[in-house]
Order: sequence, then C-alpha cells, then structure tokens
Amino acid sequence: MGRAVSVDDEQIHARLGEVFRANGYAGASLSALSEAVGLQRASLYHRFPTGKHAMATAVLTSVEARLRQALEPLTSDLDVADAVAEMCTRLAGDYRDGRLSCVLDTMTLTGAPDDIRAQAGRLAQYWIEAMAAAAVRAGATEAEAARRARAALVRIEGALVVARALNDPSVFDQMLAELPGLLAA
Amino acid sequence: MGRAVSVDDEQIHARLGEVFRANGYAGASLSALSEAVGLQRASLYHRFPTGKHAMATAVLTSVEARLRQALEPLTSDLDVADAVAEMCTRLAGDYRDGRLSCVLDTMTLTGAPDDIRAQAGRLAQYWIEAMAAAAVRAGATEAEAARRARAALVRIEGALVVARALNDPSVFDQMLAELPGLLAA
DNA sequence: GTCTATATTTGGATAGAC
DNA sequence: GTCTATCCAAATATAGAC
Repeated sequence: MGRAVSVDDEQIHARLGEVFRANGYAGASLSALSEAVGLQRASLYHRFPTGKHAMATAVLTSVEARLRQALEPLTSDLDVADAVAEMCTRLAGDYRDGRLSCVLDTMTLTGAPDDIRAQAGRLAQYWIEAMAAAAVRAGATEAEAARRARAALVRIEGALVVARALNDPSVFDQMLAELPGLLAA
Repeated sequence: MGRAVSVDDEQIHARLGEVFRANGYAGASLSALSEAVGLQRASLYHRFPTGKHAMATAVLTSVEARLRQALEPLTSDLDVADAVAEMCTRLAGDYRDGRLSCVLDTMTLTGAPDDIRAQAGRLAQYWIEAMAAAAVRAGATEAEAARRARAALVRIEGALVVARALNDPSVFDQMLAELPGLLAA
C-alpha cells in the first residue's frame, strides 16, 4: 500500500474551486492553487498529471455534483415554489451568500481552454433545463418555462456579478428571494 | 514638435478595453494588449508609464465616458420607457449585441488591483443611480426605483454572463427588450 | 513616439530523492 | 504521496537606439 493521502479529493476540489472561481482560469496560478490546497506544486501534478487543465476539469465535475444536489428538490414531490425555495437555500450555501463567484462566469473568459468553456456551457444548459422542468410542473407551457428558467439563471449570475462589483453580497440573497415567484408564477 | 502618434488615444483605449473585457485584468497580457493596439510593448509603456495598471485605469475611464453617453437619454425629456429603450439601443452597440463582456464582471475578479475594482464599483453605482432616477421619473418611489435599477443591472450583467456561457449572444438582446417594462413599469 | 534588445520575475511543468 | 530542486516559457518592465 502507498502512503496515505494528506488531503482527500473532495477537499482538494473544493479548494481548487475557490481559487478558480475567484480568479478565473487564467488568473488561477499554480502557486495560488498550491497554497490553497496546502500541497506543493509538484504534489498537485501527482494528483493531476496534465496540470492546471486537469484541475479545472475536476473542479467543474465537482461543481456539477454540487449543482445536482442543489437541484434535487426540483424533482421531489414538493410544491414547486417550495422546491425552488429549497434550491435557493442550497445555492446560498454554495455561493457563500453571494461572496463566491460562479464558474459559469469566471471560467468562461477568454483564456480558458475551449473544452473547459464547453463543459461550463453544458452545466449552464443542464441547470436551465432542470429549472424549466420545474416551471412546467408549475403549469407553464414549454416555451414559457424555458423563458423563465433562462431568466432565473440570468438573475443568479447577474446578482453574483453585481454583488462582487458593489462589494455587497446581500444583492445575491435578495435576488434568491424572488426566484420562487419567477419560476412558479 | 515630436513625432506624430500612429494611433489616437480613443482607439487605443477601445482596443485595450476589448482585451481587458474578454480576458479580465489578470488574463490580459501585455503581449495581447500590444497586439490588439498594434504597438510594441515598449511603446505602450511610453503611453502608460506605470504599465498595465495605467492601461486598466484608462480603459475604465473610457468605459465611463461611453456609459455616460448610453445613459444620456435617461435625462432627456423623452417618455421614460422610450428613454430606456434608447439606452438599450446604445448598450447593444457597446456590448456588440451580447458578444462582449462587461468590465464590471471581468475586471472585478481577484487579481485586479484594489483601486481598479473600486473604480469599477463606482461605475456600477453610477449606473444604478441613473436608472433609479429614470424610474422615479416614471412614478416609482425612491425605494422602489432603487430596487428596479439594481434589478436592471443584475439582468444586464447576468445576460452577458449567460450569453457567454451558452455561446448564445441573443440572450442579451432578448433581455434588453424587457428593460423598458422593468424600469418604467 | 516607436522600436529592438534585455533584465527580472512569475508561471507551468518535470526529475528524482525520500 | 510529498517534497526540494530545476527547467523552460511567458509575463512585466526597462534601457537605449533611431
């Protein structure tokens, strides 16, 4: 048996994620990633042989898992507005009440490899579809549900940007309060 | 008299701006900035003695001037909904119909110097105040106008992020169509 | 005012000891 | 599995010729 790992994968992905989310792909230096994880740069290359690219892929996969958990209430038998409210509660945690940026924003800038940006794009698509399904369950037509779901993602991403620009995280929580009404009108 | 300039300041600021907006502060390399402007790196340092930081400051100042132009209809004697529609037309041009990102998003990531982020924050504040004034003119209370104005900026920034993530610029133009109704309800 | 050339630091990545 | 040491490329910035 080899040497025991000093940090488990889940924690590594979470800490890498914070650096990528805050700095973007290009801005996330190996030094910053290394320091956040608590491993030397060379040790990170042992876990991620293809380097920064593999780290970003792992982060997006980990983000996808968190997103699935946040969206899980939407497929429950809860009242739709309540289900959306529960999604919002989980999102508030994932985004530290508006203090953390979203990978859909910061990892889709020019400078990120194309496949990373494509992977982020699929996340956005998946998220919209899940919210649209909830809107349909609330009685909306397919077209109206798609419109509302896209509007919801627009507000989520926009609130995170504005919260960051104004240095006022409360913008995010206030926006979340409007989402049940938007999706389950 | 010295040698004539080969590129005027306005064009330089516009081209630097495109690079900063697409790549963020950290991702905007001197090489990329130099190539976009059509001057060697050393020539950029002649125009901007303190380097990248001065370029970013100049870009934000230039963006502020463009923003003032876009917001100018809001202080005209037009019907408020028409004024907002005119603002939207101008914004569509500034953001190339959703194909260009916003400095409030990409220049506020960790990695940008604090004063650059603060300058961007003041831009956001100014923008919100101008839209709130329009909402007041449309009959909203101060509190309601502030709420609508912030919601409008949230949607603008969010639509740009989602358009980029989905690689679908039309998200931006579709969002713009909703702004007159939002601000001048 | 712009250029070529260069200094210096940081970034991404690898080799090999333990 | 993690580390120190190192390589190479790219990034920021400067010097000095024209």
